[in-house]
Amino acid sequence: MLSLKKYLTEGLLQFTILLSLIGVRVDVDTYLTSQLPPLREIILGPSSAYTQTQFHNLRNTLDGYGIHPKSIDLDNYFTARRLLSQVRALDRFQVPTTEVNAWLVHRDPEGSVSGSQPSSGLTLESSSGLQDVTGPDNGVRESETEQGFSEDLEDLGAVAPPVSGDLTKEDIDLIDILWRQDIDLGAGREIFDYSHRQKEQDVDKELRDGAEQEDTWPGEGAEALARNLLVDGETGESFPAQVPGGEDQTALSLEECLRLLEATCPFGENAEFPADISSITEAVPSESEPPGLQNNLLSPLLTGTESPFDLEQQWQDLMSIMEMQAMEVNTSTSEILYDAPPGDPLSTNYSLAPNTPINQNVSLHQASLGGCSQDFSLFSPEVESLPVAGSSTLLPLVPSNSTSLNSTFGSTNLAGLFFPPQLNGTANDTAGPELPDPLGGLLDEAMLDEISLMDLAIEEGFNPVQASQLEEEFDSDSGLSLDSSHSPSSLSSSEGSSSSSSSSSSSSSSSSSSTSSTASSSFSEEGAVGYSSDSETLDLEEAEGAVGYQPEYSKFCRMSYQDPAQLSCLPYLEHVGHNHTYNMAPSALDSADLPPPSTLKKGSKEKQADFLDKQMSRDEHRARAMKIPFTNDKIINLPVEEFNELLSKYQLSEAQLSLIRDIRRRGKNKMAAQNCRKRKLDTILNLERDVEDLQRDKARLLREKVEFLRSLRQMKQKVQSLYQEVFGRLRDENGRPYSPSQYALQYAGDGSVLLIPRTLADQQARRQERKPKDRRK
DNA sequence: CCCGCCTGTCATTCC
DNA sequence: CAGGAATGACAGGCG
Repeated sequence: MLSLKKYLTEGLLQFTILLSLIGVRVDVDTYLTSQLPPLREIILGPSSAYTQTQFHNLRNTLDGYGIHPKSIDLDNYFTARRLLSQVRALDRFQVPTTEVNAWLVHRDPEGSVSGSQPSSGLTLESSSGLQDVTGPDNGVRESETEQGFSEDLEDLGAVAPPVSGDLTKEDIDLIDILWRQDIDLGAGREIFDYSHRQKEQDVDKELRDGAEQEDTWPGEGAEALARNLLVDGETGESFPAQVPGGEDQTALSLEECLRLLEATCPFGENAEFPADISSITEAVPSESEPPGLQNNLLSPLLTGTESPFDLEQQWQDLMSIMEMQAMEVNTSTSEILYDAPPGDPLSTNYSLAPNTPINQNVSLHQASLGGCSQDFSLFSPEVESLPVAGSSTLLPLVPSNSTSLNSTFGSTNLAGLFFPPQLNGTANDTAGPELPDPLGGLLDEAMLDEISLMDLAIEEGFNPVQASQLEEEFDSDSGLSLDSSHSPSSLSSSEGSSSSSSSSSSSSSSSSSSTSSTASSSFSEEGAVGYSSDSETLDLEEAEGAVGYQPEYSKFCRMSYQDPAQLSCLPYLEHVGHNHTYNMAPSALDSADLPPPSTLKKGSKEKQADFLDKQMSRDEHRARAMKIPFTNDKIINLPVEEFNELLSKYQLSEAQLSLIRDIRRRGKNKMAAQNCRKRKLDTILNLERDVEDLQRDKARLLREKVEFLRSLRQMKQKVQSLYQEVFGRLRDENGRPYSPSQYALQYAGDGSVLLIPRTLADQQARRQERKPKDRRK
């Protein structure tokens, strides 16, 4: 049975996907969570308020858990299955499960690290890069795992608001009103007139019930809605594709810088270049020597960022969240980590002018130098008087592993990003602080902020060299901290939002499960029998599945699922020898006490009587034997007052009264037991779903993280290459290149690039070190 | 015949 | 306190 249920669940999801594919936005979540019965009615068919559909049937269909083996609506089910399998095939072959990772991080309006920053070309680039669409799925979201995709997207703001015009709230309300009117008019008071109406009502209900069963199958799947809306086939692994715009801008600015430098560069003397890149690498300052080029290079990035502590904390939170994911996504992770084209697109995009070959000897490692203040004046006397930056002089400026943004960003990871792991390691180990100056302001501050932020992540273990290590960490320490993902930083905020979305989704399901536990209160408030479809706390599945015994129905409709008379109208139920009354028509049994309507088959009265006898419950028989003058349905479902009133109307013996009370007690208890079991099942299923959701979230977060880190690495490579290009093209008055160990480029706020001695840049970095902190806090 | 599942019922607790 | 909901436990029927 469970497998069948699962099938239907998937089918519903797929159906929803199909709807979204054809442009029908079915924002079921919105409406269902807002507990609007009418919509449920529309989507799922008449509710139990109308026809006392046995909730077991509902559970099988509306719940989306699957189809009940006893369900009579197999036709629909299999048809749906076939169609849905086709849809699924479409999904697999034509719409490879793709996912848009929209990093709102960078657009966070709340002044988070990068979101508030004005977007420069590079910034745009970075954000677009982060938005790249993961290619073919790694199977992480197979089958039901697609769930939550739309949520993710919506959380990321990538999905249009659920205002799409299929059914507006007003529409729903209107429908609701009409629906209620219908109830009032059609199923109203006359129902009380049992003696005259009950049979007809029963038949009517039966018909409606049947109709309902046909209509109700598409219950679940709200979460899967609009899942494909954001799949952007064009962006694909679009990092390169989206990069160009920013690249162009950057390139332009670089050329401008070059021109400016060539025209004005006052520093010509002492220009020395390492013979080859290896030598340069050796000269790269180690991580323990923060003042190194990386720091300087990236310092501008850091000026606008939040305190490193915050960032690190945020990243650690994120990491902790994702670590658990590693197990699941290990393979994909490693793929992403290592397959990522190490800045290929970037390098191409950053190609220099044809006539200006890149000086291979100039590496960013060498370019490290003191922090670059944007307002630093190239021509300040200080600069000219400054001695060539020495490693020793620079070292004290930025302590390794210091919390300063400069150090965190530059020292640790620049090299790691810009160079292959191996090279990186050597560079860090051997590089001296005297190495070159930073790009300073070549990058937009906002972007740099982002980079610095991301750098932390890399530091956390996403250096390619450490990737495997990281994965191990994932395995060992899992996440636990979905909550921690709600950190203030832009990055974390995006994570937080997504996780919150997922948590919201899961929380919705959780709430549904909690609903079960809390159902008693709501139910008691209604004075009814659990799982009313109107229960506000019920979610879609729950509401549908739980509909069981709605008070109104019980009180007004008098439809007892025990009425055997209905069985004659339900030939398909005759084979159900087991007294599984959930599938029986409403008010099945008690009608035996009433004169059968003339419209019913009179020819086979005897047969029918036998049949009914068989179908009658023990209490029915007892009541009959005791000549109880009213139906068990009445006995059970009448409100206490009416029930007492009814009893008072008849002269009943003690035995009769006792039996009646027993019948009432048992009847109520039976319904309670059914509700209880249903609730139990729902709880289990909801928990199951929650687990799946959480697993999905975990996998998604890990994927996002990997993507993010890849983007970061690419951007850092870009920065590196740009710096190299610019610096390598610089020549002093003698036509000799400048020594990266003695000079560094600095990006001024006005967009100009300055070539300054390392020592000076160092001092600048020192000054800048504090500024940002103060500013940001 | 056994087993598992479903259902009804009882006893009990809680609201 | 009564009425009733909730729930665990048990029994019987059925496939």
